[in-house]
Amino acid sequence: MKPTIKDVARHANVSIATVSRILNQTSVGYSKKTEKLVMQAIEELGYRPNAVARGLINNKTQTIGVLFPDVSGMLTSELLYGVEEVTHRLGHSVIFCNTSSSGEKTLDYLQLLSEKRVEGIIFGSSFLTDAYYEAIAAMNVPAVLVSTKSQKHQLPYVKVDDKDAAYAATAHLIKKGHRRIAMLSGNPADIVAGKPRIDGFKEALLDFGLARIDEEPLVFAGNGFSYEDGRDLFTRLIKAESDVTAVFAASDEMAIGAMSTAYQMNIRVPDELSIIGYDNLKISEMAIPPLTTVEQPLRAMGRKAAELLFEGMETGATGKSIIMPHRIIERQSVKQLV
Amino acid sequence: MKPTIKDVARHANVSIATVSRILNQTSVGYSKKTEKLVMQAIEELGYRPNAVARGLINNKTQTIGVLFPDVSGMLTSELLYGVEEVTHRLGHSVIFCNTSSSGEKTLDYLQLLSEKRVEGIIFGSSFLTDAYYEAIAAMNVPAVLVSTKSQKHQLPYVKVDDKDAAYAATAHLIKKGHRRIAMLSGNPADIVAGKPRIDGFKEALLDFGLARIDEEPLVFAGNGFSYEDGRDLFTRLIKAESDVTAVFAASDEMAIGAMSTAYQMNIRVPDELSIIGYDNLKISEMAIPPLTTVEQPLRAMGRKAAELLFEGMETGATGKSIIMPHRIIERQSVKQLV
DNA sequence: TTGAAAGCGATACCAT
DNA sequence: ATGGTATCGCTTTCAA
Repeated sequence: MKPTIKDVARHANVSIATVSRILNQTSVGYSKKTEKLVMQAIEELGYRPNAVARGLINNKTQTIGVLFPDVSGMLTSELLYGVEEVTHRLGHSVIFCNTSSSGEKTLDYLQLLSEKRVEGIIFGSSFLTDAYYEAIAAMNVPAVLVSTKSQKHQLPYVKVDDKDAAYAATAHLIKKGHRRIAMLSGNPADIVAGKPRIDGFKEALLDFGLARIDEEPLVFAGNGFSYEDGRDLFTRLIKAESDVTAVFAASDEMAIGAMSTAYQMNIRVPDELSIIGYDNLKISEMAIPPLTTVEQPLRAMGRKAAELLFEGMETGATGKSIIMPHRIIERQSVKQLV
Repeated sequence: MKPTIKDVARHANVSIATVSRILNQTSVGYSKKTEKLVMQAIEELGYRPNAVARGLINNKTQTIGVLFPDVSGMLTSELLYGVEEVTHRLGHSVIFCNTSSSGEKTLDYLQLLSEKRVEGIIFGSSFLTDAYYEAIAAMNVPAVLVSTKSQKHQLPYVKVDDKDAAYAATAHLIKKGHRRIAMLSGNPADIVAGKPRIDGFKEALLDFGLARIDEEPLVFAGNGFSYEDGRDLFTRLIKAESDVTAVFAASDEMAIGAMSTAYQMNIRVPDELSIIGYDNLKISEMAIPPLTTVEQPLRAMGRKAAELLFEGMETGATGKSIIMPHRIIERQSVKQLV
């Protein structure tokens, strides 16, 4: 078995109280001499304090729970990276929960995290259902949303303003001289990342006087934001419209899907068709041609979410939300029209 | 404060011992009637057992530690996905540790995991230094390596055979009619993923009678396996050799880097030059053209590693290692030469 | 079937 | 400066 504080005390001929004081660096309460003695005993025994026991008495586990729908997604993993960074810096650890977008698994995890007495929750990238919210609220620890938000439930979030970002992407296309622009979007029923981006797209068209009175804006909507969705939607777009000169894809993966399909159709990007993405994932710079896109500062968002959470853990107050800045990353998939 | 077992006991007019029995479903020791009573109290109070207290008395935390150098890497995140999958299925949780390839942070984490009394360790994708090994050994819990191995230290691992896989990739190129083949490799000093792949490449050349007596095989070695490395190495390759018809890149990212650079140099893939990658990351199917590559079953590897670990945690025996199968995924970046 | 009590490994208060 | 001890929330003998 692992040595306990008792073993150390015995070994150093002092009481466990003294060992504890030294362990916790409570400055006063022991002499330099006994300190050395105890440290030596610790060394010899290879003693490591038991965080579980500590957690019990202090009622603090120095652990937070982090839930994401899919780690293997490049967006999620960047967020996680940021979260872990500050969590570790602040001396806490993260229990990682991959929910696989399953309601059951999410609830299951929330329960688990409650029992493990995590001190905070970061919930990322998916819709916060009532059941999730109830479960989180019941835990009575701070929580923050990242890359998502909830209209209904009052939880602080950190994300980019999707509508603004989509507006910026569309405006970029317009400023480059494009007039006939289509959008490849996620699900319009998706209140978090679907509709707002569509709204931003439409609003830009309107503001720049590109919305025709006689027709709906060209948005091709799918269910998700995947590469496959991009392919499908792009195929539909090409079948339906022939005079489009630029497309705004609601995610980088969709944009890559569109580019891939365009390539197979012998449509040259950006010469014949311009494409702008959304996210600025690593793949966007790896694309051929490198993808112009609107950046979400994912790692920074992860970091900020963690910082917000720790703030809440200290003050007890439920913090404010944070809108992170988006930014157009100009690469080579958008052509300047004369 | 959260209700404790005491509160439940009081609320139900029974002893905490009885509550505990019911909580743990120790079948016998209580009547149907009191069970209902207790369950009702639990419900009313919203009681959740405290896993910390449980962990203390049972000396079991139901959590494992998982260390990876970089979650945001697509390879790592797939492994993590697999690990989490079975860990959760088996009722445990994972404390996720992103080491950022820093020795200090790794050691720091190992210490932390030791204090948090995790029941097992999964160490992924990086070189196991002596210091890491010592730290792990000192924890006295099972550990398994994934996507890496150690010659020096005796820890079970799960990975594909890099040499065999590299051999297969090279052989594929040869079977497609290529004779003049170059390799873009990682660091030859990297005993885990660098040298073995180079060896596999060379051996295939030899076996198929393609190694010229008067010259070294064409391997262009860098330091890592990144997109940038791929670009740099490919540039060097093109400057040095003009008659190569195919290249084997030691990672998909490198392959994409090479393809990107080739595109800019106006070298057409696969018409003028064939490229095969290694890993089968998601990006490989998104590439233009879709990348032929040798697959590592990453999620399955993650799963297997976790299974192995849990086996070790139950039996106490340090398990065997597992070589996972690799497989050529044929897509469109390799041309059949006549 | 049920309860009292010891103990898991720490912390912190109260004495000395 | 140091030690004794109650306590954290739970599990598990041992008695009743």
